[in-house]
Amino acid sequence: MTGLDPGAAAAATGLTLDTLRYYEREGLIGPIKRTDGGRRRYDDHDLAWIGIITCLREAGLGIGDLRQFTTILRAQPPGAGNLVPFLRERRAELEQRIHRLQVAVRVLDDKIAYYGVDENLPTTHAWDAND
Amino acid sequence: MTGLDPGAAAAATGLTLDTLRYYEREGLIGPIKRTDGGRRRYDDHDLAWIGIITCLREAGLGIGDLRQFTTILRAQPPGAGNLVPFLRERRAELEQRIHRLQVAVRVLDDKIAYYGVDENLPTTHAWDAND
DNA sequence: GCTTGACCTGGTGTGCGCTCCAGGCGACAG
DNA sequence: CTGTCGCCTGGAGCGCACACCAGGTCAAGC
Repeated sequence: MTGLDPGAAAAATGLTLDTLRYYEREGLIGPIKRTDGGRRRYDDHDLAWIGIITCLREAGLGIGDLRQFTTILRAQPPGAGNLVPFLRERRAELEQRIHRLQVAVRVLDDKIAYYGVDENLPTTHAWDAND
Repeated sequence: MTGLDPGAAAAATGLTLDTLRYYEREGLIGPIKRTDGGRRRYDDHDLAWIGIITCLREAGLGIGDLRQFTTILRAQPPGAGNLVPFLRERRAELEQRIHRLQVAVRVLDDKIAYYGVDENLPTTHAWDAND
């Protein structure tokens, strides 16, 4: 039969069987087609969609956001009304996160510059854990 | 007496009283000095350090990482051996996160471009929630 | 002295995102 | 036919990062 069995799908996506089932229960993917015996078969389309979901999940979007994302993209007509605003909001959140990360990287760089040389060169270093 | 009381410190840092106490229990901050009566007083130095911790926390570093960060920075000598490697590792993790976020932003941009126009212009759009 | 409100400690509860488990079924090898 | 392995479902458990609560203490105002 065509498509991948759950084990192969897990290997292909990098998710666990439990996570694949969990995402399906939560409406992030599927429902995945079944064999006559009731076993899941993941086709190319499923795998591609799981790739998108995984990518967004890794970026920190929550299960709720992803469910909404999936739901809206599947509505008739696809993108009924609030899709683009929703996407723009998520995008803005991600940009915010990127910004916070960049600030944190600068903080670490500052510490690295302060401690990472043999002499303590002047830096923009402003605080220390001690005095 | 000098310093801020817990309510003022919470207001100044944007954290809750519970979170301030939690961070202290977990060794991320303090121990905060106390008044004779046993109430905490946060001085400027405490607040500055809380600012750093909050910044890194917002970037997604875990409590364990931050405890280690705090612990190592306080060791004698400060930065005993493994500080800079530790900082570089965290930094690399943050860069990875930034990258993942940027990939996710591109995915969203792709969907926005696909659904955000009246005509469906050609895009690099590759998948859809339906077929 | 008394009230009132902010703060104390220790412990329990919560939401998220999985993860694990038990008991049972499908499918293929021999 | 039988064994074995992978997959099924429903439900319980877990780690993280707090949030909440009870019962008591401190301190400023009247």
